[in-house]
Amino acid sequence: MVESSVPVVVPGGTGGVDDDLLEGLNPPQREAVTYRGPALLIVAGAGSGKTRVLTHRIASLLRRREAWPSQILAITFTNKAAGEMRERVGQLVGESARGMWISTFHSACVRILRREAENFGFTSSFTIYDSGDSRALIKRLVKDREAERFGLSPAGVQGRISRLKNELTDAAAFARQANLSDPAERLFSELFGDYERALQRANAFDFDDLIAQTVYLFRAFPAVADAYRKRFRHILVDEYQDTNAAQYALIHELTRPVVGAAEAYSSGGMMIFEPEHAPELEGASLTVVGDSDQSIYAFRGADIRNISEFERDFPGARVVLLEQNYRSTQNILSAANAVIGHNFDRKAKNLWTDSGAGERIVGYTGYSQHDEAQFVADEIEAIHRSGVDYSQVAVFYRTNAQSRALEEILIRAAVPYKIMGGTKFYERAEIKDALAYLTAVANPADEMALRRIVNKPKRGIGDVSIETISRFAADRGITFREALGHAGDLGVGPKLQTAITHLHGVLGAASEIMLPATGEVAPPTAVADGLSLLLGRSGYLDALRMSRDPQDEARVENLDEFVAVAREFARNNPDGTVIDFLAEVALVSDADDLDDASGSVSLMTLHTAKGLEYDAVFITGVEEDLLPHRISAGEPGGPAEERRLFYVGVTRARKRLYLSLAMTRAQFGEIASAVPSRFLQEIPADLVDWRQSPADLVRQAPPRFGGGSGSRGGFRNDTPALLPKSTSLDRFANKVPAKVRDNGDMELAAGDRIRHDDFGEGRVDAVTGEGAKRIAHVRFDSGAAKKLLVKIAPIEKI
DNA sequence: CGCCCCGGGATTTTT
DNA sequence: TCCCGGGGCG
Repeated sequence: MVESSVPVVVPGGTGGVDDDLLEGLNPPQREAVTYRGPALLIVAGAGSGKTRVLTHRIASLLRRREAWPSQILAITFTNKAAGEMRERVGQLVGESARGMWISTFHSACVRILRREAENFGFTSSFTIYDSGDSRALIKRLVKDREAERFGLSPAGVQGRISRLKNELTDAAAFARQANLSDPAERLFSELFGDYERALQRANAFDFDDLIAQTVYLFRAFPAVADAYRKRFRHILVDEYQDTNAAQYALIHELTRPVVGAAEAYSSGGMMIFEPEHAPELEGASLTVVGDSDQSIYAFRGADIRNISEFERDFPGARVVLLEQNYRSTQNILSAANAVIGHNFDRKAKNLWTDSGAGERIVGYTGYSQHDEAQFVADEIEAIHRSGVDYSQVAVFYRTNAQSRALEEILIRAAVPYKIMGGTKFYERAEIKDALAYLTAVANPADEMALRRIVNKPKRGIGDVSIETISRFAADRGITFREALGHAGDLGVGPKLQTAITHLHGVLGAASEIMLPATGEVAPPTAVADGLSLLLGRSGYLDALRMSRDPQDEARVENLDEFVAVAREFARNNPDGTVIDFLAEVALVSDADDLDDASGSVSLMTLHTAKGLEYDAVFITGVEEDLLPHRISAGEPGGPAEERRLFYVGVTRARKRLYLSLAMTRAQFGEIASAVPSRFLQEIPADLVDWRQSPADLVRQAPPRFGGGSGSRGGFRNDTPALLPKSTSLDRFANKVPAKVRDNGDMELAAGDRIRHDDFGEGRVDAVTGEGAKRIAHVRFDSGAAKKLLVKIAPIEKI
């Protein structure tokens, strides 16, 4: 694409088989594809084509027969990224892409643990607790020990355990070094132990365990580890800046040389190198790709040092720097460079492009978050009319709560949008219930799952009865599930006995469908069929259908969709069991189904935005205390991480970038004034075209100014942080009515005149759409053209 | 046991 | 503002 005339020396190149893989790559990219050695660090700036480099590197290894597909392990952070990589490698090398492991850390570890579980006290049918499951469990444990009186909250305990696990500290190790004379410490230590034991009893792992236990496994059973070391000769890790200590340790274990000719270890039918007199085998070749400027997950244990000290960890490592950006305009890159340059203690890196300056960045300051949202909506409409597809537009924000105001306005402006992330499908209560039903069948040891569904729908089995069952099970040394089969011995009333027996029967029937006797193979439809049976015969669906809560209708639809997911799973995994299905569901994230946003504007948090790109990007709420977020201010490295987050957002934009903020923002139902983010001042002023700058508003606003209520910084050179007191701005704030009106029956046709609460009078040009989605195209007397959703727009006919 | 009302608390990001 | 949990009552 550029500099194609520069001759490139391919190290060790024989030419031929992979020439096309180097076509269109710049020199550093080519080196990243062709370098061969024990360790390679590719420092890939935003938009520098790292996925291309990574896929071409894998393809090159395969085409030159330097590796079999089965010798390649490529780790990504999301399943979506893994899928994309598999597909792109597939396009380059065809069928042989099939034998590779391209997956997330978590999925790869699940695969390993399933094979080896029997070696260390678990069974291979273990289930996976997501953070909600583990929170529920910890909550119960905290309650049992009355730990709240010592200031231990479930959330705090959960977070701390997670951090410890990510540092490979288990409960025993913690107890050894903890100050147990402090009662709170002692209690926490006990809770940690409780939690570990509860998981083990439930035959379950939480997210953090998946990594940590794999590391423990490798360390405790060197022969097992050697088998994987011999198998994986090329290990590639994407987003290396986001790895935590446990993941780092895992990579280290896998890339260790195999010492001595240990006898071959064969596990689960895995094909391994010939065992005969294996000589010492050097460690696998490791390639990591990352950008420390895009490290935004320190809060969950990612350690930026993993990448910044890579060369120290792997002496002799080659480092390749990719700085040429193929995504954004120079203006956008200059802004990004300037902002990130304010982080000290980083390796200098300068993104550049040869594609021209492009348009200036647009800034806008709203009076309120709704004013800001209106700007976003208007601007989206304007660029849409100029030919930009909605799917090429994204709106980012720091916190999920900010999406509400944007949604309200986008709905009214009839801009199609989709929220990425947010309340995830698999976190909806009804889906979690369905999952708990499946888990209750698949992993009878999991008492948490049974507790969750034992009274859903309502069967009259309350806390008291649950404890009765639990104690009964504990006394007899049987599982909770088995206890349900002894309803008559529980000492509960006849009504409850019937209910419990019925539930037990339903679970049993589902087990027969989904878990056939050993030797038999369940049909592919087993999971979906079993799920339907559970939801139907348990009365769960009926209860929702009988309800008059309109939300329950949506819940039924969600469950229908979930059954469809199970059928889809069967199509893709004909041999997949319930266990496999549950694992897959547990490990998919909201970031994984980002692409079904066709024809819609994408709304998401800045974190979710990582790895994506759009023609036009709006970053909203660029205010102090929001971006950077207030909570980060006190944390070491917090503000720097927030800056990286902002940097990630900026570098998502290809052609247009909008930065917006509001002078007032409703928080906890109160209206607070806001101060422009320091990040705005870090952008050279000539790059930004302020449609309405903060200074404009300060000048225009009514004269009762106050100080910036403890907020720091001023804005630009001329205006100190003068802020109107919130009382003087009341008339601007929250003009959107809280209650949605319903004009569903309003008759409207081209030619009608209407009055809009905000926009005044205008004439209807056309009405399109049907029913609740009827849209009026209105030209207002002010000259503005708007699309309005008739059903809810604040309009009346005149 | 379940429902309802009340008050308090909380609000970052997620494999 | 909204969500959750606790407590009281039917």
